Amino acid sequence: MSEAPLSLNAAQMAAIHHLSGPCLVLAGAGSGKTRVIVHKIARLLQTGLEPQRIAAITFTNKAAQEMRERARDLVGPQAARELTLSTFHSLGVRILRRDGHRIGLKPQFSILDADDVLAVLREVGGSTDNAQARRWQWAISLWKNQGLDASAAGRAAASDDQRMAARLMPRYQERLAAWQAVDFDDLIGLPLALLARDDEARRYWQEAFGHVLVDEVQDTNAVQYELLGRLVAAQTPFTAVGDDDQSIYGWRGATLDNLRRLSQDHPRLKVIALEQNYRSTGHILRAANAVISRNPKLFEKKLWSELGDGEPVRVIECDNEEHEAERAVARLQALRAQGEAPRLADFAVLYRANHQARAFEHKLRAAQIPYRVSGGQSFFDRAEIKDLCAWLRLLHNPSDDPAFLRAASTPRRGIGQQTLATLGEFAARQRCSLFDALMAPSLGSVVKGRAQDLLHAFGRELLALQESAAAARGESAARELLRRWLDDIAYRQHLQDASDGERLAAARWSNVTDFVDWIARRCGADEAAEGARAARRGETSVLEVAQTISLILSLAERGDEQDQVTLSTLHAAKGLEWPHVFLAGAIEGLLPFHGSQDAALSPAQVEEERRLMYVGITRARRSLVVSTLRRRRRGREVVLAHPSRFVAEMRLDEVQPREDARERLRRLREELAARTQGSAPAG
DNA sequence: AGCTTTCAACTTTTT
DNA sequence: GTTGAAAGCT
Repeated sequence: MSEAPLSLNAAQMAAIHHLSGPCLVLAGAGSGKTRVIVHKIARLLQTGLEPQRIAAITFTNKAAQEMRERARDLVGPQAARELTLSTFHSLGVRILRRDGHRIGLKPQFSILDADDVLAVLREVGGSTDNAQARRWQWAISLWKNQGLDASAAGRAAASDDQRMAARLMPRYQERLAAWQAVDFDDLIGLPLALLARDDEARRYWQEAFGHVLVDEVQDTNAVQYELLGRLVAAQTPFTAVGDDDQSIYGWRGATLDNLRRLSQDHPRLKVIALEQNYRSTGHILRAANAVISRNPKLFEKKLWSELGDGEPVRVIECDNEEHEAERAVARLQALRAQGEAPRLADFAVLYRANHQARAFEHKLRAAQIPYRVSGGQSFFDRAEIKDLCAWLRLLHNPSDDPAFLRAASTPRRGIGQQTLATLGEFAARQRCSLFDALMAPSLGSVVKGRAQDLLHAFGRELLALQESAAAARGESAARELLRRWLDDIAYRQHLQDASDGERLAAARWSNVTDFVDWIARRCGADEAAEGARAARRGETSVLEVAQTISLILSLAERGDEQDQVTLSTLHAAKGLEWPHVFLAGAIEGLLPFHGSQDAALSPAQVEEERRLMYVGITRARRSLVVSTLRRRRRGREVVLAHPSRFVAEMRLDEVQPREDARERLRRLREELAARTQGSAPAG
């Protein structure tokens, strides 16, 4: 946000200085939202509130990290470090690690990732069909996000898949409980249940925070809203920041009802709209406003800017994805030649679905232009990283069966499907975890000979590693331990054998070393790791860092120094901006997205897709190209494509009106107000 | 019994 | 271009 003003405008000031009661800040795209949050934090510190009693909650780790960096610039490293700045999910972890025992959860519980959950459902549901298991997973997750239990889910189920999912839900939950494991949704749901049920825990957490700020409220789901309600004591002031026009996570259970409920539940709620945009030129903003004006409004809000009209938005028509990628590369090269985009990082390609990245990756690689794909497969989703994560998870919770299965079979150590299946049956009969089964004296009755020896060797290896991981404290000790462990399990060799091609193996190994370094750094002093705060801010053991492993999903520090083009989904682009944006694949079926189902899109779906378009347009600062396709591939066949309805909705054909009188008046008023606050606007 | 190779199907968005 | 499940090989 380099073009943000040095001073704050009147609305921003009002938001920052309203400290006494509940506050809702409707922050339009590019209106200086993060700036307001950070300044408000600074203001709260000025009033004498201790940093750890200020909680700022975001949705992504990246946003939390960015917030902390911005805070550091304003309030200094000491205070910035002590702020309670976390995602909903990591706050949930913190609550459960401290108080989970009150609802029967051991402090060393594991967090299952999406793949683990899928595997559980496949097994519990007796299905090998991945797509079907994914539908079950999807349904269960959505129900949990809505706060429904198994019986309520049974009533809500509308299809055969959903009815099956509801039937599986209790068994799924049992399985998780037996492993002392939770899924992502439980990280919100269980803390809520805890705070609702347990007076003492509720008192503790309500007293913990003197002011709660929530970023992107429009993305909260019903359960998160309830959790906030429990967290904020009746007299605790809070600041909710969001934009109803940028609500794009309905599919994940987010609901705009929360914004509506906010004013009902808090009659004293002060609503402040930030409408001045400091990011985009007039042409871009008018296109954005024209599109979003088709949606029914929750709050009246219209963005305006002082940055001038700029370059008109361009729509281009391409033959297919390959052609589109070529045009994007050509566009980038033209901008660079004209000096419009001095850095590669000034340019981004945005698209609806991850697979669209492929064509762009190809053409960029052919042109030898460095790029990074965000919002695609995360670093932690890579097979090699998941292998290592499985081991780490196992260290702090040996009952974590999904981790056990993965660690026992990678690298190959002679323990195969048959042995594991036998062990699994035995464990099921004994009602214990795989690890406990392995240690059981009576195991010899079912697993004999070589297989038994190998299992025991694995168990011993694990216990030995566990012991040294608890002892390895501090960065260098951690690094040494992890390196030695990788040697012991011959992981590098495993990568060489498992990957085809020397280069691929090398790339994977470099991911592994990055990962080791990253863990080690987290063990060092002063790194303010989420799991190991407050109690001891000094050095952390590998075992302690391992506890939060499933939760930490982005490795933002990595490769950011390099100047590269960004390829990103529209979802992952929210909150970011670039001077030049290429919005790809603006065709019906893709944006708005329409799956293979025959059913027509519901108005609510179209509205959410429209908001996605709005988010895409408003990422651009100076230039925007929207591209459509004449043909697209679907499966094996090539089908005709039609321009997205949202292209017409931008009204690019209309004579663009100059800034109207009402808006000019408002702007002058704002400026005047800003001046009277004692600081003149820059420029 | 375990591991490796081949053949097939499928691709929205994420903590 | 990727992943997963069935068939052959050691």
